[in-house]
Amino acid sequence: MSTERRAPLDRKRVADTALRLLNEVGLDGLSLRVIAKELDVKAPALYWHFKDKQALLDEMATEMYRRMVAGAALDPDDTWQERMAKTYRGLREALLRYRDGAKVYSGARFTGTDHAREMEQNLRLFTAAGFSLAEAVRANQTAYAFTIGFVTEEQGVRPLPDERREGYDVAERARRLAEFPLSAAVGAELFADYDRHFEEGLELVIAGTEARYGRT
Amino acid sequence: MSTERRAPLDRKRVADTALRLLNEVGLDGLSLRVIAKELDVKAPALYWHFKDKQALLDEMATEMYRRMVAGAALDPDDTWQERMAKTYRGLREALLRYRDGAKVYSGARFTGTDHAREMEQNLRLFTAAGFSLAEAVRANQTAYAFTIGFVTEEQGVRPLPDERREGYDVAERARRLAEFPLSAAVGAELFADYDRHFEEGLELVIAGTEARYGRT
DNA sequence: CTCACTCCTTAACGCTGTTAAGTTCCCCTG
DNA sequence: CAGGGGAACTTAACAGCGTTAAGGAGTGAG
Repeated sequence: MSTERRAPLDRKRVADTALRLLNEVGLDGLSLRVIAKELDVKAPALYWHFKDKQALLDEMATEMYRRMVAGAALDPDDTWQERMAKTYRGLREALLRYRDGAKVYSGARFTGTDHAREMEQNLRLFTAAGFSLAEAVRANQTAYAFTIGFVTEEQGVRPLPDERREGYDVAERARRLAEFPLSAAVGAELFADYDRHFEEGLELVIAGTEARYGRT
Repeated sequence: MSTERRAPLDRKRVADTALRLLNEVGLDGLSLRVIAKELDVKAPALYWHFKDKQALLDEMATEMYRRMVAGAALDPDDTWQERMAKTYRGLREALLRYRDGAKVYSGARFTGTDHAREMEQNLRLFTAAGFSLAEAVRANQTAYAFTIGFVTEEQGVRPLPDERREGYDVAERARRLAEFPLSAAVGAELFADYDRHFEEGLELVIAGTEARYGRT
């Protein structure tokens, strides 16, 4: 009989453990009981630290964000194009680190205001480059929505970078769409090489921002 | 005692009813028992028509798509820019018709191949305008991801066009972010006037497509 | 010594998607 | 006209879910 008493939990440890489990069991499998068991605790104990499950998911999303910014310091000499590419490339990578990362992230709200630090620096860089505040927001909101939408789709097909969900056989798809030759032909273009396709989409947004707002 | 026998269900009637209920109870509230009750049937009866709940959600998404294309006939004389704007504007409107529409739609796969008809026509228009097939896919995939991401965010704040979820008070947000003046100032720009902001984002994507792929 | 507070457990509630087994009704065949 | 058979459902049940209420153990302060 061990008399060791487990150190009390805190929000961070719960969120860390939940994020680790997320990759094993996915969002559907991530129940409070599973998380609690991993923490050697019963499920209702989590309610001491979070008012409900969504609050825990919010903390998980916030932690994802923290890890994202910790992994990539901002270069103040970036052009706005470089900054934009790095920001949303980094966001995609952050989301891809976790199974159902995009769903968790996009369904959550940040706890605290830490995230505003990065936002502030980005807005400063954009306004310094000649953008109005509204333009800066518009361009970034567009790139953000693109990224979230892209990774949501991507993780629907490929839950983790080295896995692939069944039911997306390109050859079988082409057979089903035989009467629509162009649609059949684009299967490979739609369901493979996500890295390159994300980059190209992001370039479209950046190029559009240059074109519409006339900043180079 | 009425001897009237209810006409047997079919997939379409179930999906129609489920879509109607979706607006009342939201995705979280949309249980098989609620749907079954509305159809004057017990929950397990639905398993005669769908192998599981996801199959029903797939049918709902497919029906959303059918209603979208039924509501807007394609003009073969569209420029590619017009077609793109109409397509994704229409997609957004289709998603906004249902509470959690973006979540339902983006989490589902179409049943059947009807959707390929529209895709085929779009690809034809784009290739006729000088795009390679890969370019056409890239531009549309980008606009699609943007739309899905945008509406997902939008419906997080505004479940239906005439409602607004609590916790998004712009003034209170500005107070919390007082130490980040630019971030505080963009609240209105982020959480209001979604129609205009969507249009501007879509324009960025279209302008980017023009710029990168050199088709006007 | 005791009160108060933190942190957790035990027990339970109503709900969920889903399965298995049984029932009712209608149509087709002999 | 009997009866087989399948279509379309019901009833009952199961394991699991998020969540709440009540209570108990441990710790530090007065």
